[in-house]
Amino acid sequence: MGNTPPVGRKVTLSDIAAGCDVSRATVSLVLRGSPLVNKHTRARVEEELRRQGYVYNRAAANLRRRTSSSIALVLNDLANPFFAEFAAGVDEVLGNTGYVTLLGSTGESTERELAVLGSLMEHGPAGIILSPAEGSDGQQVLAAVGSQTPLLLFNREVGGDLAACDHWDRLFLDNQRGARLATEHLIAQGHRRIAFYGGHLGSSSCQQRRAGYHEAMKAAGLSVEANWMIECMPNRLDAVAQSEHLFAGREAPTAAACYNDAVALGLMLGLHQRGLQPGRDFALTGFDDIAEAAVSAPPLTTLAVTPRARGRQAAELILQRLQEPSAPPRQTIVPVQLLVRASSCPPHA
Amino acid sequence: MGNTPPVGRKVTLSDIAAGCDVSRATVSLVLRGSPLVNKHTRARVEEELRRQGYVYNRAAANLRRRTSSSIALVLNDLANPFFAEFAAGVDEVLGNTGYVTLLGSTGESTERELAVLGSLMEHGPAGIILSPAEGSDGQQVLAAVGSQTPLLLFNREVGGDLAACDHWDRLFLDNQRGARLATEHLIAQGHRRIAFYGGHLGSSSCQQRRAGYHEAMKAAGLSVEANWMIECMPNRLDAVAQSEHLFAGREAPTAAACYNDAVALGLMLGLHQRGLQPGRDFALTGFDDIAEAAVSAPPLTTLAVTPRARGRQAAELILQRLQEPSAPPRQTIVPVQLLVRASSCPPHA
DNA sequence: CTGAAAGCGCTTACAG
DNA sequence: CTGAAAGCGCTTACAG
Repeated sequence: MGNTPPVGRKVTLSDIAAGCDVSRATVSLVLRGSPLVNKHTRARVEEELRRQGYVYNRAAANLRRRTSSSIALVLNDLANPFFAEFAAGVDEVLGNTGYVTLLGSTGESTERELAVLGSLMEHGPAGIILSPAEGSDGQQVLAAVGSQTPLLLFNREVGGDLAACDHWDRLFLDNQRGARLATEHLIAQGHRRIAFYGGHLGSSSCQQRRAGYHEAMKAAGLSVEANWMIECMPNRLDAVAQSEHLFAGREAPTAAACYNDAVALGLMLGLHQRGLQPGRDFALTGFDDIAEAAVSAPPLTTLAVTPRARGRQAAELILQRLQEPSAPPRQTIVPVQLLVRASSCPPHA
Repeated sequence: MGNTPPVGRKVTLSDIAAGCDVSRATVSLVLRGSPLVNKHTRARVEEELRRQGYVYNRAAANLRRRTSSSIALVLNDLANPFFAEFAAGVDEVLGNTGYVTLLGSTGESTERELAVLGSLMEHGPAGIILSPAEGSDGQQVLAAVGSQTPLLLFNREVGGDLAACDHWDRLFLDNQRGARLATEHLIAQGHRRIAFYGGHLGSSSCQQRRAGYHEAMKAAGLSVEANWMIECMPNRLDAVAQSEHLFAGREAPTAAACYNDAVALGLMLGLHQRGLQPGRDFALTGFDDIAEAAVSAPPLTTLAVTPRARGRQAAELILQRLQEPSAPPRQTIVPVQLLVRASSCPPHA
């Protein structure tokens, strides 16, 4: 009585059992809140748990019970505020549910993605939330994660043979509708020569946004010049670098629907460098509504996607899947909302 | 031969051993790359591992070996780009070293911080990287994490009795020097009435930055008015809201050293709302060099802290600590670098 | 070079 | 209501 186990070793169930003369089974029942155990015994055990500073070893319990208490969250770009907010939302819900988030960041590299998934799988996550890297292949991802662990695909589709991964749940933004809304808005402002700027054709979200753009242009009877469709990396830096191409042809556009906010902000810089003032000489829209969209000069018209709420939603979807492993796969398309700000001005006189 | 274990059950060492008629011990040796095992046997085992799609159960191995392969990363605000970049840096290094990152986000709540730490501890991380919530208490954190698990304190000091936690490693920015550099720069531009704007006195980093500011002001023989020292939440929104207080006194400042970039960007908005043009009518500096600092209008003079590199450094520090558990605690102060941009203009004529 | 046995810290039927 | 025993998937001395 009163003695603690040697320092440097963690306190285990056995230490507690020995400390208050009950069996390990009884301590385990107390820990798991079983009603089977006598009030008085429970009190003694709980006191001893406190006294020795017991820390539950969840890994051991998971091993015995063949359960898991972790969810893997694999993101193509954690440094992007959109995904950072998303991760915060995921972690918020998981934390409240007793799950721990295993984080993996792939830096938009498909090689690293496979390595990260392989490494995380060894920790036996109950489920996986994956925002795939650009060019990620469904077959390879499937090979890395196996078919036992539920996976929720977020934000973009993977490439390759989708039949093999049609059991995955999906959570996507309504990219096409978003880009259509933005383009329609530019058209309503009076623009006729409208570019679609940025993103990579390799990514499904870029294809969808371009489709929305084309839809709006077609519906308005507007034609699209080849040099109005510019690809660039979905970040600010490359957006600045490529912006000259917008003005390479005869018919320079007066507005651009941009792939995302980062690209739009980069384009603003590029416009400045050409002596054009965005929001006066040239109209543009973004996508994402990242924090800086509201405070750029001019403020950026964009599409709100509320990434934190998406994160919460993703966590809830994967938790639901754990409840009903055999329910049919669910594909959720999240509507996005157009926020009109000063950057989408009417054409300059 | 050729039969796979029933679907739905994971493949284990025993399945592999049975599949190629060796003992589990031998398979284990193959997995761990032991030179003891015969070339031919190794080849057979490796083929069988592939064939059955074996996935190593690291949790079980950790249990047996009494080791851990995870590091807990607990952040006060993951949605903040500074911490998101930091997390990406941490994960980059840990991923390359075979560790997995257990993510925890506290949303600047000390209550949640303790809950998150308690929950993560049950997963037995080898070490903890903690960027504490504002007002976090050292004793309570210590009680939550115990004294067995190495902890690296990042970004800010905890409160309370520090003697109890002087065995923790620390990685801090040189806040005082950074704020001094910014203030000296404003003075060199010709400003005399310089405010220190934003942050909470509860946070050690705010105190340090204020100290650097006072140091520069004192060295230049400049006095400081009470209404030049404004507290606000370290985000854009509250920075806008509080900005009127800067101009409440008789002696309005002509410049402000801001607590961080978010606050500086918020102040810019507040200035605009008063009809003042930042970078012409009022000079300001930030702290952090977040992505938007370079693209705000005007671009923001700030202090580069390279959060991603800090993340990598934090991961390396904690890994070193795991190598040498009994080395004396290390406190690392990271120098910061002043980036001069257009927002820190000379006083308006 | 390979195998039998014990054990990491837990949980869960099964007796009593 | 409580305890003895087996077992989750691995590793590690120890024999042979």
